[in-house]
Amino acid sequence: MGKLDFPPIADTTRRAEIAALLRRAILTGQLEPGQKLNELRIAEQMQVSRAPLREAMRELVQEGILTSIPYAGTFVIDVTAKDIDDAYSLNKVLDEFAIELTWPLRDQRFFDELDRRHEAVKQATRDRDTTRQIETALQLHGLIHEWADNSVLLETWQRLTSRLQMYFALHQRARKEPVPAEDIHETYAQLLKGADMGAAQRHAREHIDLDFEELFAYARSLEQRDSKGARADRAGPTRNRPDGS
Amino acid sequence: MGKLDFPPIADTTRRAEIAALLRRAILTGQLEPGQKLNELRIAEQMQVSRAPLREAMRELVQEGILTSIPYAGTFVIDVTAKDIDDAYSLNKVLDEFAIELTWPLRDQRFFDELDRRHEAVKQATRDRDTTRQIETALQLHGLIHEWADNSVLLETWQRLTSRLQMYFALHQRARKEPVPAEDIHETYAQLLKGADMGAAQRHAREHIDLDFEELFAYARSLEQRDSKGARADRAGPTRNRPDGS
DNA sequence: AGAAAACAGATTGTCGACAATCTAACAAGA
DNA sequence: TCTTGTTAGATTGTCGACAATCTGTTTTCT
Repeated sequence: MGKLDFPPIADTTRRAEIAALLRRAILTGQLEPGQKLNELRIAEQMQVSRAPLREAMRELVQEGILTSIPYAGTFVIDVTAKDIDDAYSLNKVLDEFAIELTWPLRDQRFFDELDRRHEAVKQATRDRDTTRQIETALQLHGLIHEWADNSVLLETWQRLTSRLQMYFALHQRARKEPVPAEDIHETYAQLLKGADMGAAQRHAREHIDLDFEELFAYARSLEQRDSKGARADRAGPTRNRPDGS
Repeated sequence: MGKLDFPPIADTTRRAEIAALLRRAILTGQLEPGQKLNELRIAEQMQVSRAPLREAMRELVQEGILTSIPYAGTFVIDVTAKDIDDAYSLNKVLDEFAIELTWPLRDQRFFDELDRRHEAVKQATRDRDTTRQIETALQLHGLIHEWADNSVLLETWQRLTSRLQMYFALHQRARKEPVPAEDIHETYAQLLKGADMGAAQRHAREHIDLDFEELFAYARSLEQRDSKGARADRAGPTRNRPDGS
């Protein structure tokens, strides 16, 4: 039988491409938290009009990585230690739920995909490509959410992931050093192949704790910096701030 | 001490008002699932241009109650039985988590607010105002999520709530009869005031099960109707369907 | 000098018009 | 008759210009 699954064709609207560009810039930390997005300037740089740009920004606002103040501007969300902590604790709950749903649905294709993603993380680690390392690690994590066959859960996790990715990128940028190179996902992958669901769930929690340990140090440093009022170097939501002059 | 909390002033952009109007129309079931939103027509009805309307629609797309197909149109999301089931099961998990977080934070203000919202449900029930009954019941449910002091959880729950409210409204519309009038929230409120957190969590599950029981019947009826292909009466995402002629 | 009012510059919000694309109906050919 | 190509109508996507609003500065008055 001539089975051949064609992939859906790409979205060919400027809006979608603009949104993707902005999203990537934010999640990789190229656009810093609190920074204001000047519509005119960005539109000129991207060679598009403001209409699709504004629509794309509206999407990112709802995605939770931008925040908009009418007649004042649209800003990259500010990252507080509490935000990171909140996202992290909810992530634990979702992971546990995802494992529970995925468990009876595991099959050979699942294991293959698990290995594939695990391999991608190891490859990025070997390449010392920290950005890609973050991306692939989150994709490995995401497998259980994709496999759980619960669209609402998946959607929720993806929203959460956006922020986590942003937090990790910021952390990595703040350190300006490569991320730990050991393979901390080996046990995780093994447990997902095993027979003890409870063990997998428990490890997911510990595993995440391990991953996030350094992130928390970064979060706490943020907390202290902010409380000292030493944020004049960042372009916060102070209205009408001249950008480059 | 002159303590006085001023409320934030209203968003005075057309975009925000349009989004609110559309959201309400969708969540109350006035706009049916699958229905296409004609930009020109709506813009004329609302007496605004398409720009703010389109931006508002982009927001609702990200909120998950609209879905957009480039160059084809924007449609109210289709409701399947699985969607309802997925949302419901995730809701249980979130509720359990919210109770856990809220538990140590309960104080007099919490109890007062709990009573206030509970009273609002009873009032709506007495008034036989089914739409408001749904709204207030969800607000009562939402208290633990607001109180949990986890912004990501709250945001997640609010997204979920949008859909639940839509599902309930559809269900209620399908029945064309008043919703059960008994006070099924009494035990819930009492347990939230008590000392046994586990009991509250367990009841939250059972309580929701009770609330959703009829909704599931509706969901299953949807499933059967769709599988029979008897959906010609609804305006599905068939492109370029003439609207009123 | 200090406070209030008016102004100027810049940016966001909105509008109306045009271009790109889709769908359905119709025509042409095998 | 069925398939393929063309066309017409309608709708969405995009653009450039104008209006509304905000912030910082200057001016005016006491």
